[in-house]
Amino acid sequence: MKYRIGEIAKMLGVSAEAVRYFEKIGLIHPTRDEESGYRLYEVGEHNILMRARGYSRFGFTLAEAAELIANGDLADLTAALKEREAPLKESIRQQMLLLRCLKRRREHLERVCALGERFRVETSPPLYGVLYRRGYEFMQKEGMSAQVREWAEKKPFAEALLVYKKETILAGGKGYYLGLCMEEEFAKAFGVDRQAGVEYFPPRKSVYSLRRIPHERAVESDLPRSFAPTLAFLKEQGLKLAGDSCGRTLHTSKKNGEYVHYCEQWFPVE
Amino acid sequence: MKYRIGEIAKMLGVSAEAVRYFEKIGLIHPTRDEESGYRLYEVGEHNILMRARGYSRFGFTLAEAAELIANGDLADLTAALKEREAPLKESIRQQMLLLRCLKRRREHLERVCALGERFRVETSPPLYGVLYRRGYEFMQKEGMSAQVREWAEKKPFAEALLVYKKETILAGGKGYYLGLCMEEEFAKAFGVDRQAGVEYFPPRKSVYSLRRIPHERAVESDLPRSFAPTLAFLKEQGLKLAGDSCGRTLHTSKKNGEYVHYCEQWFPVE
DNA sequence: TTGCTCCTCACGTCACGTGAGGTGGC
DNA sequence: TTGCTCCTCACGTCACGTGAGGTGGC
Repeated sequence: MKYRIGEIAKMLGVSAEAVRYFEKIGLIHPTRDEESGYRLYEVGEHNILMRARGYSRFGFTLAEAAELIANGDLADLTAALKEREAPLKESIRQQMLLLRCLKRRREHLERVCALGERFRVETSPPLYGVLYRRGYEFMQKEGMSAQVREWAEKKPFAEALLVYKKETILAGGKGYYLGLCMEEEFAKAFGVDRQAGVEYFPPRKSVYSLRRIPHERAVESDLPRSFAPTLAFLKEQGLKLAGDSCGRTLHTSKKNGEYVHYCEQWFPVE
Repeated sequence: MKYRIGEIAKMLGVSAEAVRYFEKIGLIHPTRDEESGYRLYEVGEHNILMRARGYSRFGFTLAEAAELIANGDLADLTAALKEREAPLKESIRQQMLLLRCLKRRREHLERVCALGERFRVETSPPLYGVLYRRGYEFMQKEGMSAQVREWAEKKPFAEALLVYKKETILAGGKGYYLGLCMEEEFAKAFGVDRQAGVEYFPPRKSVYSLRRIPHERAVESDLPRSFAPTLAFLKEQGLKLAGDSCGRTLHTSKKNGEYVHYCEQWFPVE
């Protein structure tokens, strides 16, 4: 008994085009009906396609599956399966971390959006970070770009970090630093918490503010003005700035053709 | 300060070609050095690329990341992150099941390969299965192809099932059935254990045999011959065949241009 | 005749990688 | 001059999906 492509595709749960592709890469070699030119398949070919599908789900490419089926004995199969274990394990580890990160990020966004742009006093989260940019220029430190590259590869666990020095804030000055930071949990998971050159920002009683900073070019010139409400709030509450301020850029997007940065910032107080 | 493509690529940990691609899809719009034609980047563009990288790791395409950055506010970002949670969770669940399956399969292969083709008495594993093929033809049952399709999509958890009726074995006949089976753990995880039309093969005291069955065409004609050693072993041990035999095809590959099936079979005994 | 299935090309997807052949910068 | 960086095509990857335009089968 011979079957046409549609029947084979239906039994496999794939498209006829997919079955033609399996032929193209050499997994199967259906015969042809001389008159109609239709492809004709035997049950054995369905069998091979089932098997290849199973192997491809284990993470092999169809070419690798075809190779196992063409030339692999039980020992080859066993070895091939064993080789897939470590990458799959690692992928699961990464995805579990990613899910935690995704949830935390979303919950954090919901919390800060609900509270809006009002100031409030809270304890800042423990953060680890590296700085690589001062104002509009990359900083030139020994071996910096390798470290930044390493942290950049840890995105989205690594987030945009924004630091203002205490003196700058108080003096109404213009300097700021940009970098990458990680929450303590992830910094420890990736082992960057004890890396040389990494700064630790411990939890501190702080004034939290969420601001929309117009666009890149406006940051420096707007700095003194942007600090004014914060400084006013500190004064009103009888609080004193007690150190450098760190924060994260939660998102960046265009408004009326210009980039706007959604920045949260913790201003430590005594 | 303007930077060239190599510097930006290095800070991001990607290739220059990747940075050009980010421009092509409209994430960034570097200016050009009029004389050399070199692309020139500002730190803000590095910033955008970092952000896009983070979003793409969360599972967004670069186009989606670009859209979030071009038009998404904090609420859009929050909603987009939330939408990623369920698929990521599901992916983790699938991969954890897959890892268990991969390990079990590999360990089983190691065990049976170590013992080789000797007969032995053991308890068969509990299996759930559907039959869809008798000899060289698909069976025509009501709604069968939908069920087979469903099981085929569960590959590699679903494995090739081979069933011989007791009468066939004893009479030296030629019939056999092919289908898909799942180990109890996976059948329960996918909820197919209580599906209509699914057969249950309970654990039974059995004679286990691992055979290499030459090729598709040889199966039927070789059947009586292939059962002979098993029947001889049963007789020698004073055992009596007590029911239909089920088994799995562990692998299929070519030897000298012909397919060979590596089949394990449990012959239940009293 | 109608509706379905099948055929072959060719091009698209996603995020780039890989040459090929040529130029700028120190 | 040398070695490095950059440029623009164009084509490849992986497992197919999507038409376009045409034919076979009942």
